[in-house]
Amino acid sequence: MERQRKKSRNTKQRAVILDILKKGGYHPTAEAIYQEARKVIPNISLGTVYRNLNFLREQGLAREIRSDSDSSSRFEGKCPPHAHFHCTKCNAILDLPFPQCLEEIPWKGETHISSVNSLDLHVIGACSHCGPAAS
Amino acid sequence: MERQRKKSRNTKQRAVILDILKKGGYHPTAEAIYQEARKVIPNISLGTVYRNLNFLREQGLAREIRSDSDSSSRFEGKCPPHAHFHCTKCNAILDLPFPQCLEEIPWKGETHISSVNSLDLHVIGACSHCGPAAS
DNA sequence: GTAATTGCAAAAGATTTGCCCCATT
DNA sequence: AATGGGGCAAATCTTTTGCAATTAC
Repeated sequence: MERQRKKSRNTKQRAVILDILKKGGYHPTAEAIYQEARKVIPNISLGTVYRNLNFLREQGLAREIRSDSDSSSRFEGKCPPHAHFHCTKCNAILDLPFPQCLEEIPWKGETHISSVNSLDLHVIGACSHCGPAAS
Repeated sequence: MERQRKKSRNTKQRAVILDILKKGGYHPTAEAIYQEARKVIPNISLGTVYRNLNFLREQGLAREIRSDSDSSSRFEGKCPPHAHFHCTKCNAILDLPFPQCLEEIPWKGETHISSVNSLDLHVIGACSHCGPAAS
């Protein structure tokens, strides 16, 4: 409710990055966003991409996703809650519906928890494209 | 089922690191493990800590935990499935029971998933020590 | 004795930051 | 004009790696 608390400007760079993030089902790394943005603003810098991603994250307009298998963060635009599937073979990340059963789980039973902001569910496995089993 | 597939030696370093990981409810970073290990083996090197953590992870004796909010990985010893609570204020990580409802969720409905290896559930919020709300 | 493992230090990869200039407001 | 934001490059942080020496087996 206090989004946009600090003065900000509508720069072309920020708009382009936000645009890229809005493409659904897409989970680009900062580097990928940089490459994509360069198609529109050829001399945009990687530092600007990172600064904007951080800014947008703080404003609640972007989300950072870290998987156990990937060394760099991935990002996605603001969107309704969902889980993420990670393919351990091709490293793809797919959106999954968020299981309703989690919506109501009473963490209240946990005396060490004061409040819950969000849930983060990652499903690790192999995607249908990479096929099953065999390490 | 093919754990311990390669020859390995029982070095003091490895034993100490494994010992540290065995302390339950503790989710140290590599650096923290390094500091802790130094109390026992003062000249152990950080590289060795990382090498052993990777080795133990491959053997299934350690697990790496990456949260969307923390820049460095945390580690824990082998233990039954559970979720993790992250306090956004003090950065603490606590173990939570794993919701049973997730055990049976049919991801089969998802045509893009071939097989599921594991689930990773992170609950983000404030711990009782840090108290509720107010950013 | 042999090869896995270590310590050390350099390297690599990802992200952040300082500085000065430019552009939005 | 004021100042937030950008470009560039250097700096920082985390993790990995090459190598010679060491040690478990």
